[in-house]
Amino acid sequence: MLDLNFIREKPDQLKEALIKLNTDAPIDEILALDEERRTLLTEVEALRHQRNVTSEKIGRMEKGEERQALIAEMRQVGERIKALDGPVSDVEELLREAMLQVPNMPHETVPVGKDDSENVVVRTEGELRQFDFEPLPHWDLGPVLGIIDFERGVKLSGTRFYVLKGLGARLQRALIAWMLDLHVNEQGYTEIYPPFVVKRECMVGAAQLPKFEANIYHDVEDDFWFIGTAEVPLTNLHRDEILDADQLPLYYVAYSPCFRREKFSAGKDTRGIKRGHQFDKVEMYKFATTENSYEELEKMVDNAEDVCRRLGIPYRVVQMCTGDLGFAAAKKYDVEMWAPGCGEWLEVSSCSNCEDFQARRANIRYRPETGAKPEFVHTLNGSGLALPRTLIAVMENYQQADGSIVIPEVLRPYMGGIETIS
RNA sequence: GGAGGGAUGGCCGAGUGGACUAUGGCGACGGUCUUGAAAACCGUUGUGGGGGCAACCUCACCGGGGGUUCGAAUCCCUCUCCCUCCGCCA
Repeated sequence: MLDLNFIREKPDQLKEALIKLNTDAPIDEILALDEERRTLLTEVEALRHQRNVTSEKIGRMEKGEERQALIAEMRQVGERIKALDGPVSDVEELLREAMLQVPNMPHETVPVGKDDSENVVVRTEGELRQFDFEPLPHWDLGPVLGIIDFERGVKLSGTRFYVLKGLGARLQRALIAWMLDLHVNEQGYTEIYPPFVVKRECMVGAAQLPKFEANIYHDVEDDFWFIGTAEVPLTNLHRDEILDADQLPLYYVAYSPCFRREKFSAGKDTRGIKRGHQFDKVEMYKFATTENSYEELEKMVDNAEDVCRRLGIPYRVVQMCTGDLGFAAAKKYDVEMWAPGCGEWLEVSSCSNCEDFQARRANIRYRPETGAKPEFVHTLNGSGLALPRTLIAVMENYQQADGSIVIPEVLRPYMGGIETIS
């Protein structure tokens, strides 16, 4: 959510930004509702003041005609207040709904572009492996090795589900455990095990709702919302709190399964395990002060890159242009691993600085110093990393001519010393 | 799932229809005293909205929502969460 004062004072600046973002938002509606709200408030608050003052006087008066007259008068005032209360809450609700539709503003360093074709490759690291045979895609490698079972996944749950089996399941578990240990032991993150279903307000706080409702699984009976990323519970960990400045920055990391309906990518990436309705992810998250959140973003991207480097897999870092920024981010980098079998760069991480956009929605503040007024924190999120795609990259980069897969050095302690899958 | 008890400010805790700004204590911050500190004493201490150049004025908030009343932390309805006991259970 943006600051209403900002929208009120600089609507043209916001409209310019919306053009760069290649999107739209009900700015004029917000301005009109804000105007109406303030007019109504002035009126109803004056009436309340009158009632407060007079009621207090009534309390101190002797019983009698004069007192009865005032009571009758205040009954009238009360009815006028009641008549205004409805419109006030209607306008406030409409204003809130409209405010939730407005995307975040891009940071000044974000390149302008219309869509993902204008994203900028910032750097490419690691040597692409030269194969003396034709590298296979994971959807061929997996079934042959008996570590991915597509048919039975579909039998159980339908399209976009698969089963990992034997050393395939073990390899994913090893990746998760190793990544968590890396973030916790060497990068300073605190491990969190969060709920995987949350209340509606958490989804609003993390900016998943109301805009992306069609993409979220929802249990109607208990009103539980299935998280599409651990970013959701991590954002809400400090919802409605005022943090001390000396606590910041806070670093959290959480493993979670992620559930996505994928309504917006029907028919895309249907082959393999690249895009499923359920996948695992290790997520990094930071609560930072307004001063250093951009330094923290660069550090977070490096934390994600570190996972790639240690796995020995070539990757590149891509900066999103304005047209591909998404709803909540002010600045965003993707980290993409090279997958030689399917022949594409796979997005394994997405690192964003949301500035105070989520913090306003979730009401997360900090006090810069004792006695100072609370300010909204800056929130950052980044995958560290998404599992199925990392699994793809490991399988395809470490495949051998005989169809076996060598386990990367760093994972072997997590695989009980196993060196190859064959 | 059944029965009972609760939810008040950063924390503890009083408050069953009207008084000044919701007692009091703890904590925190400022001050006096002191070479310095502690103790003692004095003072300050929530969040959000509206108006105003400003000092300031004003509205709302006692778990959430609704109701009664001239007036609600207080009375009524409802929901959520927590605690105790019973039942069930990985």
